[in-house]
Amino acid sequence: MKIPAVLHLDIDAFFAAVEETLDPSLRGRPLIVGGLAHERGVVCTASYAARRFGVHSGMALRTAAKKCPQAVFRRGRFHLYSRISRQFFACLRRFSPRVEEMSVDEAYVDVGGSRYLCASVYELAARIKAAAERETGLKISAGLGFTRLGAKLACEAAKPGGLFWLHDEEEFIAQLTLDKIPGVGPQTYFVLQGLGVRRGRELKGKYPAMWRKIFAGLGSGGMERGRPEPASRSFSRETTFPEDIRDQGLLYSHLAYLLDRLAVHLLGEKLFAGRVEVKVRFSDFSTFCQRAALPFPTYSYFHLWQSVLPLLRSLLVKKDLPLRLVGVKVEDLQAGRDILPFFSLRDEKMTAGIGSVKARFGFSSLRSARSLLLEDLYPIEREGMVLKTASLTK
DNA sequence: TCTGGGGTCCTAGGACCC
DNA sequence: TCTGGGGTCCTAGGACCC
Repeated sequence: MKIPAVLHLDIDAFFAAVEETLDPSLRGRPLIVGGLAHERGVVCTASYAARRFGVHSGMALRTAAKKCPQAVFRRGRFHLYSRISRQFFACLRRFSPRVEEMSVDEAYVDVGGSRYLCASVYELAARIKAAAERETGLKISAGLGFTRLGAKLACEAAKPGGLFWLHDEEEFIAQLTLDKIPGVGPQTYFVLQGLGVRRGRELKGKYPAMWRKIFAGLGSGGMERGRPEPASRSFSRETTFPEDIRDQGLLYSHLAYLLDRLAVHLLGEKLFAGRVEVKVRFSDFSTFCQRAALPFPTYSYFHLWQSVLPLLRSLLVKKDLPLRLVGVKVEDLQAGRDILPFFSLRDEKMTAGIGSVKARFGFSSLRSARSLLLEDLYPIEREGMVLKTASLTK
């Protein structure tokens, strides 16, 4: 008999559930985490009580407030969630050495190798789920399958809070409408509908090659042995302004702030960036990015800033509209470099020094002059750092 | 009704080289 | 004057996920 080998677990309405455990008066009430009702932003997580009003994640906060005026709105407390998330994964790793973290609240566990811990794999899955629920204090849904896709779909079917074993994956997927398949988004679904294909069965019959392509990644086999931990490929920081801005000083200082955060993160991860990208979104929601390879891989705030400036300038002339968002991303991350250009050492040492001060006294203890809106005092192409003695002396 | 922030992966076209 | 084909690198943009 074929034995299911993949378990998918997903914490139910994670952020909202954490807020409920910390404030029991919220239990059973419609709760929306992501921002306040009047703010510019979207719903991160809606409690099941809020979902009954048609609120779902990704919905604009103001829309959610209209649909469910009695809802409680909370901004997220993400450091808290990530602490519980770490407990969740630590618990899973006690049962299997092969755990794949898919997001803060979602994981695949290879239970094939651990099945002798229990009389049956189903029993083992139930034990893992119960342990994770006990240790996090949260409700968890779980799905058992022969493949990741099967396990994921089983978990979907188990929500909220259940455990489901999908015995016949092929048949289940054949009757499913394709928008329920992970990886088939609105665009693809729209195109498929145009081709007269709505369910798995029709796709398999009419376009077997496309069917195979969709399942190439998710559907094939269980969890491979020796799959390397995926390394980070990029880091980004971006901000949507509360109101669209035209003020260039504000824009440049905010970009400096975002870049400052990225440089600290790179330093903490001991990675060099090979490429940098700037992103802007205008008030009409049109979005543009511009990226460029760096002259040499670096984590230096100063070097990154030199490369970022011309990118931002060429983006700003795309449209004569106020800006809604600015963001910056570093890519092509690498752990080391073949050749260390000697002229880069000084700025990198400075970034590292600044980083250690920030690590000890907090991110805001040292800020780039530009990010403090003091750009009048400094030449535009050159950055200075300002010591905020008030934060250092406490 | 207005649309976050953090990611991954893929494709297409142009530049450049042989 | 007309000019192939293949490979690689780079950038822009988009689909998708949580």
